[in-house]
Amino acid sequence: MTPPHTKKRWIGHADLDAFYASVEQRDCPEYRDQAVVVGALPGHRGVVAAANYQARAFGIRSAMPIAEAYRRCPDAVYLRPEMAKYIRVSQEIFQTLGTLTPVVEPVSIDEAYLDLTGLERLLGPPKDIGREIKRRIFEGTGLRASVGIGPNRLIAKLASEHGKPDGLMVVHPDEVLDFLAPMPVATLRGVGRQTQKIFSRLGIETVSQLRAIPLQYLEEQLGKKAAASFRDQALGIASAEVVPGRGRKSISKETTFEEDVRNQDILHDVLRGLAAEVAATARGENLSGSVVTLKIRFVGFETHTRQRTIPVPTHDERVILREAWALFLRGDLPRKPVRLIGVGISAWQQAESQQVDLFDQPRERARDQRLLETIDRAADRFGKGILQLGYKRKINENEPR
DNA sequence: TCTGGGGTCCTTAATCTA
DNA sequence: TCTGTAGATTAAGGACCC
Repeated sequence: MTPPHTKKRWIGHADLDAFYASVEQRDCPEYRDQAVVVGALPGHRGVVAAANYQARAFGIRSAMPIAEAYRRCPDAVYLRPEMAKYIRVSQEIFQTLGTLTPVVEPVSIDEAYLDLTGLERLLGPPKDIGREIKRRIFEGTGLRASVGIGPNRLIAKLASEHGKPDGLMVVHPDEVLDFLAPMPVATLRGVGRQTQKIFSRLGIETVSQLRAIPLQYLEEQLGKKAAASFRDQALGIASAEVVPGRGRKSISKETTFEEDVRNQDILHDVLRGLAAEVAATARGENLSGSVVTLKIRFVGFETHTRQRTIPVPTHDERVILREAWALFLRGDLPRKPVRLIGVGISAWQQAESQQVDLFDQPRERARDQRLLETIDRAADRFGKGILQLGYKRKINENEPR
């Protein structure tokens, strides 16, 4: 798989260091020299969302149960996240990045890809561009970011991780293979606990060892898609496309109870609140979804989802609640105390303007025209029945996903 | 250890449809 | 009209990411 373009690109990846914890530290100078843990409060259900580097010195990591974090460092400052504040700061950062290049793709609240191709004429070599990114973020928000720059997204991302915290690393195209070779396979995208287990079983620890494994063998162990992805990554092959403003695909809200709940009135009330929040977000973004998903986690962490496609897309909390509750009552879920309940919507109604755009493009229109002509010709030869089938398939291919 | 919340993408199986 | 079939769609679960 070679990228479709041959033009040399410079892709940047900017990543804020211990984002939530850094924002809190910035806003409360008295935390300056302390371990800061943002997440659940000790004594409650929950995990660490972010820990600053002082806290990490005690072995505290993201996603660690808060009880474990407390055991490791009872003296740390424990704070609940203030999402609204972090979103504000995040928007400031993306705005700042937008002053460097219009091609900024936010990937989460605290990181973004940037297409830096062509900026060399204005700002100098990639290293200087990286310094400029860091400087602007710091001057704008008082926060430190790690920046990685490379010929594609994968290398940029790994380079920014490599330098953390407050790092800056540029990997030139001819350095890519050597940069990747000694890395643990776990640093590749998509390698979590399960995949790591498989790699361990196969005796693969580093990227260079992964490169030596025949593709067919990898496919047998991991499936075709994953094998191809890891093979490509091991060779430093990845997309260099930076797509500003990728739309979201779903909106959901969920909550974990402090104690497991059996009472259906309580579950229904909580679900109503969650449905209202989902609906409000959807209305705020002018989205209507035609799939409603209910998520339930029972005692013992047993998790189920149930979904239903509704005929008319909605952002109405009454409809979302009604559908979610119907899924709950459907009778195919265990009757056990509930630990978590959540609801979401997805599968947006096709926006009219988008559909027009698609068929307005000359190539699409020409293809559509050819399709119709083919159908007409075939209609003469075979009659109508087969044709509807063929037409439908073709149209499906043309539809955006 | 005892596991949040909000997402994306992938795989697999069941079901629908022509 | 019946039957088998391929491909599309839907549903559920799991892995992963931040």
